[in-house]
Amino acid sequence: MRYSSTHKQETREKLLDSSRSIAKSGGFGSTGIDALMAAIGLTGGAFYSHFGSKAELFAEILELELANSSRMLAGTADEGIDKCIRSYLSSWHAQHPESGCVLPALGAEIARSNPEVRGIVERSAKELHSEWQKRLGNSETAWALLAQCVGAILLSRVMESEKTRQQVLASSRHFLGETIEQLEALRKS
Amino acid sequence: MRYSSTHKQETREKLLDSSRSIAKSGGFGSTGIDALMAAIGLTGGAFYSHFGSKAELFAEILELELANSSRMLAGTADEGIDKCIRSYLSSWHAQHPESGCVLPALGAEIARSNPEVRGIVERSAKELHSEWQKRLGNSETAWALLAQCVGAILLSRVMESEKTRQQVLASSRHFLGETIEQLEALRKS
DNA sequence: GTCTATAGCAAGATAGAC
DNA sequence: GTCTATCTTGCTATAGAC
Repeated sequence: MRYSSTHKQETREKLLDSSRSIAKSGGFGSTGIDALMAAIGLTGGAFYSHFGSKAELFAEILELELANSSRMLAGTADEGIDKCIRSYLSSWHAQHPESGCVLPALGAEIARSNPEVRGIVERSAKELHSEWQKRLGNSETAWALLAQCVGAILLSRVMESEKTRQQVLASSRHFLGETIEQLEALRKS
Repeated sequence: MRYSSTHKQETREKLLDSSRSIAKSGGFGSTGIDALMAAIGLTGGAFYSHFGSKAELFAEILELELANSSRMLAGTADEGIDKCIRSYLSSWHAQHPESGCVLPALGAEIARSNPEVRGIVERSAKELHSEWQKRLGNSETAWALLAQCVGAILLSRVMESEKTRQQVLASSRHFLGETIEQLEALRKS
């Protein structure tokens, strides 16, 4: 063979990395395999040396994405949830779906996908939830905060004017900031 | 002509009504014109007697949908926001995207659409926001609650197990219920 | 207004040359 | 492993008969 032993793995990783961004910014279903391969300098025919089908790629993308979103929202042990939320609800995040959380970008496509794909997503979402539950001391608040984060980014992105987009994000930031403050005050008392 | 004077308008309304549901449950971009027309017993060719393009249909669907979502969330003057939120965050709503709010279902497609479409959506969203602002006495809380409603339905729908879906919805219901209670207590004091 | 037929293009996937 | 070529299917949109 004319390719190095690590070539296949490298190509596969480049493809995954590139496809994740493209899918989040343009939608997965509406982006063709030719376009995904062209983005890494290859042609469509080579795709099937790496994945059995487009759906298989979707599942692998979601596995990576959810791990990434979890890291983004769970943050590190020493930084507070409030800081994670502020960075999640940033206007940079709203303006850059290609490098942001997969849920506002592809949530509806995931919802319409098969049970296997939703299983992957549910597993990761529950891990993130349990991390937040530990830190917030409350399971319901953890789900509610997650929902609000996802909803705020999505709601912000449907707006046309930059001003309204900012309002939506700032509102959720402030609202959640106060909520977390109250919770912390409650835990200390 | 062989058709009654009201026929065109009736067909157009049937098409809009049918297409709204199909788009919300299967996605707008991923549903072909033939399928939309077949759903009302016609063939694809007849579509262009009613709309100039598929994008035009999308814009009209959103106009109707947002008015509907607003009605759903704003409720009537005499019923409280808490009641609207409880019905929005019902498991029935999560399980029936075809007759539910357009934002969790098509939000990402709207975000990727043209400025005209997003303008339509923004206008309606702001109307709904101003209604909630009046009732809650707080602009930021109004946006935050809207974001959480949209996010909770979307987050619930990506889950595979019915149990987790219910947890997400119930969590937001309880969380928002308490938030509204606190706000009302605050306004009375 | 709706039909069939079709143009013109892009999709997912496969086959065989290199 | 990647290429080009191709099969089949689906798409948006148009043309012309009824």
